[in-house]
Amino acid sequence: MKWVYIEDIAAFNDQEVEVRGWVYNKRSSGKVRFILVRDGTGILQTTVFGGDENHPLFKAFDELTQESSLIVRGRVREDKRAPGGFELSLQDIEILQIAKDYPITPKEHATPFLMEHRHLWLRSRKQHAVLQVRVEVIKAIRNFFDDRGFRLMDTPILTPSACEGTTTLFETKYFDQMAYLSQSGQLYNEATAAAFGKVYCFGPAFRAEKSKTRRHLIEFWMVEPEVAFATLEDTIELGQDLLMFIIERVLTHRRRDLEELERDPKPLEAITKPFPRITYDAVVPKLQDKGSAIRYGDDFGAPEESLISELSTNPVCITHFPAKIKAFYMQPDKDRPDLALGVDFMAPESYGEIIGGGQRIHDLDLLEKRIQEHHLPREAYAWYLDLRKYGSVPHAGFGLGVERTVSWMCGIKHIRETIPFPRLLYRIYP
RNA sequence: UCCCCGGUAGCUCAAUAGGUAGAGCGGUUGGCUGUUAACCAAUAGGUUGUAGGUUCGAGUCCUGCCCGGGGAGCCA
Repeated sequence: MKWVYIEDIAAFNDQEVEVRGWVYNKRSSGKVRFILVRDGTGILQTTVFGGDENHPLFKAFDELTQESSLIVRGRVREDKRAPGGFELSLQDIEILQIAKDYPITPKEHATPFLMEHRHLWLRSRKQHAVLQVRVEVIKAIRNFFDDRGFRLMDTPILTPSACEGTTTLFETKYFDQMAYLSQSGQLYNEATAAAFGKVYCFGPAFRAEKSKTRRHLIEFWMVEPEVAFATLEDTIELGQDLLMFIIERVLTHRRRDLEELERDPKPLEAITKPFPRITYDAVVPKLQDKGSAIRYGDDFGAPEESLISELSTNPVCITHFPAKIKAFYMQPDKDRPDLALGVDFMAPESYGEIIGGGQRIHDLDLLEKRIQEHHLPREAYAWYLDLRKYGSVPHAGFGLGVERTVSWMCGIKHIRETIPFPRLLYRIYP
C-alpha cells in the first residue's frame, strides 16, 4: 500500500493508502470511532465503524493514547463531516509505540509550561502554523536575493572583536585568546560586497542584552544584504521590494496557516509601494503632538514605534537620524553632517522596527576619525579600514529580523513562538 | 540592571475576614453508530516553590532565597 502524506491526501480519493504518523486526538461514539492522525504535513480524521468489541481495530483504538506513533491503512473517502474534507476508513492500525502521559493535552496551558515542553509544543496546530510561515518567509528571502543576482556570503559567527555595541557580546574562549559570538555580519558583508558586488548573509545573531520583552530574543536570525555603489535611496528601495515580496509569498502560500492563527490578512493585503518616508527631524514633532515624551536626539522606545506605525497602514521608513545615536560606520549627510544616512523600517500594527540599515562611510579619514571617537581598538579594524584604502566606493545595506517579520506576518504577540527553540533571557531549556 | 505581578492535583484555576484544600480538563472504569478541544456517569489523584518568622491555628500575614511572567532601557 502506498505511503502518502496528509497534505497530498486529496489526490488519492477512493484509493487505498498508508499514513504514518501520531495520534493527535481520538473520539468515540460507541460503534463509531475516530482517530485524528497527524503526520507533520497535516491532520487527518480516520474512522472505524461497526464491528464488535473484540474486533482488532477496536482493540487497537482503545489502546491508543495521545501522540502514540502508528501506521494506518485504509481507503480515502471524501466526506463533508471530516475536518479537511477527506477521511480514511481504516482497515488496519499498526501501533509503533504507545505514548504514556503526554503532557500537553488538547486543553489550555500557560506559556511557562508550554515553553518547558517546547520540544513537544512544536507538534501543536498553532505552533505548526507559525513555523510553516517562518519556513515561507525564509524561502521568500532566499529566492528574492538569489533571483536578483545577490551572492550568499556566510559571515563568521566567531569573531575577534565587537561590531557595534561592546557590552552585549557573548564571550567564549578561542584557544589562547577570546572570541565573541557575532551580533551582525555587516562588517564582513562590506568586504564580500567589494569582492562580489551584491551580497547577503543569512544567519544567527547573538546579543547578550538583558532584554525581557516580547520583541527580543538572545539568539535570532537576520538577513543582511550589502550592495557596492548603492546609496541610502537604493537600500530603501531594496528593503521595500523585499518586504512586498515576503508579504505576497506568505499571502499566496500560507493562507491556511494564517487562518489557523486567526490572523486577519487584510492589513497585509492593504500594503502597497511606495512606503511613506519621513525624516527623524520631521517625525519627532509629530510624536510629541501625539503625546510622546521624546526629545530631539533620543532614540525611539516602544511607545514611539507604536505611534509611528499609526501614521500609515504601510511600513514607515524613518531616515536621517542624528549621527550620535547611530553606529560609528554610518555615512553622514553631505549637507547636514550631524545626520546619518540611516533608515529604520517600522512595521504596521505596532510590530516595531523590522529593518535597520543605511549607507556606510567610504572615506578612509572619516572612518578613522569615527573609530577614534568611539574608542574602538584600531588594530581590530585594520582589515575593515583596508576596504576604504583599496578602491573604496559608496555602499549600503540593511538587516532584517526574521522573527520579528514572522510575528508580524502571523499577527502573534510574542516573538518566542516564531523560532523552534527560542533562547530567552531566563530560558535556554530545551 | 530596574519596576510590577505570580508560584495550590499531571494541566488550567478556585479557596469569604487566618479556622477540615475544591472544580474543570487530562488519567482510569463503564455507556453511546458521525464525532469536531465530542458527550454522559463513576473513580483515583495534594508535604500549597523553598527556608524561617508571627499565631491556639497559615494556602492566606511578615522576611530571605529560588523559579517564572509582564514591562523599561537597548535593539532586528
